[in-house]
Amino acid sequence: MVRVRFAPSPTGYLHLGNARTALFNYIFAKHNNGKLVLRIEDTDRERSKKEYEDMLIDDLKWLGVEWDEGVDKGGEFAPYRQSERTEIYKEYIEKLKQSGHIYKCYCTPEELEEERKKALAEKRPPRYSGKCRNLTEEERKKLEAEGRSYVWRFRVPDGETIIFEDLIKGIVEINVNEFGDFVIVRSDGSPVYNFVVVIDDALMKITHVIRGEDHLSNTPKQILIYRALNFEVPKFAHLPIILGEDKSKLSKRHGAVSVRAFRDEGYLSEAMFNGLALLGWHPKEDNEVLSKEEIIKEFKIEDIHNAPAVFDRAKLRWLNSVYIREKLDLDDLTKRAIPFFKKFGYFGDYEYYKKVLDVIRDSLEVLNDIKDRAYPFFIEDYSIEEGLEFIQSETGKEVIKRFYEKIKDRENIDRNDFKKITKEIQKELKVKGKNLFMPIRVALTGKTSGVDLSLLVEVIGKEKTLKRLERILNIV
RNA sequence: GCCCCCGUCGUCUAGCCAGGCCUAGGACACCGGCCUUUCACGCCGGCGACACGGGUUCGAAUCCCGUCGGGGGCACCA
Repeated sequence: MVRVRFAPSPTGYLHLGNARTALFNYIFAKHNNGKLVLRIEDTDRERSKKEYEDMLIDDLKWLGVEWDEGVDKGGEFAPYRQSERTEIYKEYIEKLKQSGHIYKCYCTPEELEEERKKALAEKRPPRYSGKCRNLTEEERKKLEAEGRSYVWRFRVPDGETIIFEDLIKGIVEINVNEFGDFVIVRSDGSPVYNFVVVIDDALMKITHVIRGEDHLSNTPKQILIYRALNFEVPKFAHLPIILGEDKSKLSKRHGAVSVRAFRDEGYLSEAMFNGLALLGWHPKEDNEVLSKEEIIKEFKIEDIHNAPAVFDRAKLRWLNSVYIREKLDLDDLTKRAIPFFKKFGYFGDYEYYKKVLDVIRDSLEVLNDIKDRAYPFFIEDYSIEEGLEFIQSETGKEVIKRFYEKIKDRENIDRNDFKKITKEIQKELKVKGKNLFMPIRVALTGKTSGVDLSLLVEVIGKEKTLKRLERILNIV
C-alpha cells in the first residue's frame, strides 16, 4: 500500500511551490490507489500560526487535493500535528540516547559561530568539529556545573557516503562529512525538524517521501536516523523547484505566489490543478488540457522533468481561459462568477448573469476580466472614453437617431431584430461598416471595442437601450 | 568557499536511459494573414532551441570527459 504525505508548516498562505508538491503527492497516491496524509509541521512555534492551518486546508480543498488522514479528519496514526506529538518524540530520543547515537554538546552559539568563521577562513566546510563528542563523565559534570545548557547531537559515522535512489534524480551520493554531527534536540528540549520528520514518516508508515528539491541535502541526515532507529527507509522523490521569471526560487518577490491570490483573481481550481501538474510533468499525448482524473490515470513519477521550471503565468492564463470558455457548463460557470460580478458592483439575478456570461465568456481569461468585459451590461452612467467622433459626426448622429426611432415602438429587440434594423439603416443612409456600427457602439458602451452589439442589445433589452441612446442624443 | 542537483525554441516541454526514424515534435507567448461592425474566440502561416569544447562512433540532442552557466543546500528554520 502506497502511503505519501504532504507536510506543510503553517507559516502563511499556501504557496504555489507547496501546492504543487501537495498536488504531486495526491496524484501519485491516487494513481497507485494509495493514501495521502496531511500532517502539520508546526514545531517552529515562532512562525506557526493556527489560523494559517485553516487557510492551508481551505486552499488545498479548493485546489482539489483530497487526503485520507490528517489534522482535520484524524486517522489511525493520529495526532497529525507535530506540536501534539512531543511525547512520541521523547520516546525515540530516549532510544537514541540508550543506543549511544546521540550525545550532549555543551558548545555555546558563540563558540560555534567562532568555529564556523574559522573554518570558512581556512576554506574548510563549516561544520561542527565534534568537540563534545567524546567528553568524559567528569568533563560533562564540570560543564554542567558551569551552568551550561546543552543540545543533543547525532553521532555521524565519519566519512561514510550515503547512497540512495531518488525516483526523480536517480542515484544520489552524499558524504556525511559534508555536515558532521548535527543537532537532534535543542537546548530547550525540543526536537529538530530532521528528527521529527523521520519519526513521523516512519510511524505513519509513509512509503514514498515526495517533496521539494530543497530537501535533497537533508536526506542523508534523515537516512542516518532511520538506520539508527531500525526503521525502514522510504523511497524518496525530490521535485525540482519552481523558479520565478528571473530564475531564482519562486518567492513573494515574484508577485502573487499564493494559490489564494490566484483564486481571488479568478483562476478556476481545475485550471490551477492542470497548470501546476504541467510544471515539470508532461502527458504522453500532446493534449495538455487534462482533467484531474486524466492526469491521475496517466501520471508516472519517473516522468517528472528533473530541471527546475520557470513558472509560466501566461500559459496558466491561457489554460484558465480554456476552462472558462470550453470546459465548464454555463450554470457551473455562472455560480463561480457571481461573486466576481458582485465584487465589481454588477448586480442582477441569476438568469441575467447567465445570459451575460454566455456572450462574454469567450473573452475572459480570468474571472476578474468580468470587470472590463461585463460593464456594458450593468453600467448606465458610463462616460464616452473613446470614439467621440463617431457620435459627433452628422452621419453618426443620424444613425443613432434612426436606430432609436426604429426600436422605440417595438415590443422588444433580439439579435435578429438588431441585424434587420441595422441593415435597413445601411440602405437608407448608405453607410456601412465602421460608420454604421461605431456610432451605435460608442453610444451604447462608451467604447470602440467590446461585445457583439446584437448580443448586447438583446441582453440589456429595449428599455435600457433606448435610455442610453436618449442620454447620448442629449449630450451631442 | 564546499557539497548536491540541473542545462533542448523567450517560457513549459517531447525526444535522451535502450545512438540512426530529428533538415529536433507539441503547447503558451510573439509576429503576419483569414473570419468579422470592433474586441475576443476560431482557423491558417511564420519566427524560434539541442550552453560550449573535446572525445567514442560509419553516425550523438542522445554515451564519456572538461568548461561555462543556472538552481538548491551548507542552522539549536521547516
